[in-house]
Amino acid sequence: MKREFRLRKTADFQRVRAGKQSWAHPLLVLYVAPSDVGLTRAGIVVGKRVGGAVVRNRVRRRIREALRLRHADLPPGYDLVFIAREPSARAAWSELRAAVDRLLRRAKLLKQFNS
RNA sequence: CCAGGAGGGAGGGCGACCGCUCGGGCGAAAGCCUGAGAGGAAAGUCCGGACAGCACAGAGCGAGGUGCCCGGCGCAAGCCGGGGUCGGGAGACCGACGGACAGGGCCACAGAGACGGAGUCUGCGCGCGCUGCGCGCAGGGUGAAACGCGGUAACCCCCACCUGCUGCAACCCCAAGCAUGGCCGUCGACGCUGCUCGCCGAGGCCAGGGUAGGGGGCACCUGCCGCGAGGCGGGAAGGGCGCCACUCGGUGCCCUGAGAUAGAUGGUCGCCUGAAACAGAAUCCGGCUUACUCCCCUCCUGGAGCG
RNA sequence: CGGGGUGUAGCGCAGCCUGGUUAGCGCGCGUCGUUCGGGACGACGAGGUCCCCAGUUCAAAUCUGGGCACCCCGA
Repeated sequence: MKREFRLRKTADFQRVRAGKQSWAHPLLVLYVAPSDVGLTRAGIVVGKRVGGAVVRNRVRRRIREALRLRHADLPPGYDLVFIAREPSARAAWSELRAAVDRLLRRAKLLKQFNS
């Protein structure tokens, strides 16, 4: 996922999380807010409770990869913030990918897919 | 062969598909091609240095750190070599180290008594003004320790050596310009009013924090080949292992350099035998400590077997 | 990344600097009393790896070193 599709600034994260549009899953939480930039931008938050630096990096990279596989199917103009919960450290790749898909569908950003 | 001790090495490889950051080439652009891309501990942040800002005549005090002896490197911590004492082990080997006649403080409970002045019980001996007292010797009991000028400096302290304070979120620069301040041949209102002037508001110009934004700090120099990134060499710097000198040092070989900024170095598989553990750079370098895997090498100790 | 702090009973804290006495206080908990019953009150009582591992010392919650967890501050 290239830099222009990422959320970069603290103000962006605060705006999306203040929008109160959120969906929860045992592994992840998704916040969504419309943006005036005509792109789908995303940020990933992995707190210290999830684990050490190696674990946090792995979780973030897996979420980013799962999101990258769906990026082309998402309608532009929205900012997303994914927050990893503690069990995501022990989740397998397939579970994490399913969680991302499920949250995107529930947020009505992704239509039914037969993946 | 088994058990153990010391030191050192290694910390996955190959392939497929899809990706990320930085650099380079081509291109008007989208993009395409191409080079490089985490560790031995990157960790904990326990120390030191470089670097930066501030402070600073010199000296002293305070505060902090280190501590057997000799030698080497280093400002110092620390590391290396040799030696010593004590403790552990059958051994190889491992662990701990200044000073208690410079001074002060503390030593609960038990005990007569915890250290300067006293003094318990029993026995023996001697003396006397003899139901006892005094002196001397030995022993018992309490306690970690009992008169032995005890123990405690990981209590203050003494001795020797060292140290300014704060830290890359340091610090420097840039554009925008808010708070605020200054100036004005401008306009309006008010005060005395004839002007000057004072004052308030608007306007213009200038300066301009802090925060937020961007950049630097931030990764050495150079010859050849290549369009270039880069590759192969050379040099400097730092580190490791040697050799010669042992006062400055000289010299040979080897290793190292990625540069993100909501933060790249990956995701999913297949094979290698069944690839496993601890774990992710954030200014850089060195030391210490802690975490940990499948193995490999060298030397040594003890035991068993065979010749 | 850098700097600083805190871990003691179910909860909130004291004790640590200056080592020793029984590890204490409030709330909570249990039993009994009081009341027709409850609350309040009174009496008695239970409950502690003093975060963990080493070391110094006769003796460690306290001193020293090393870990672990949590919290705060700095552009």
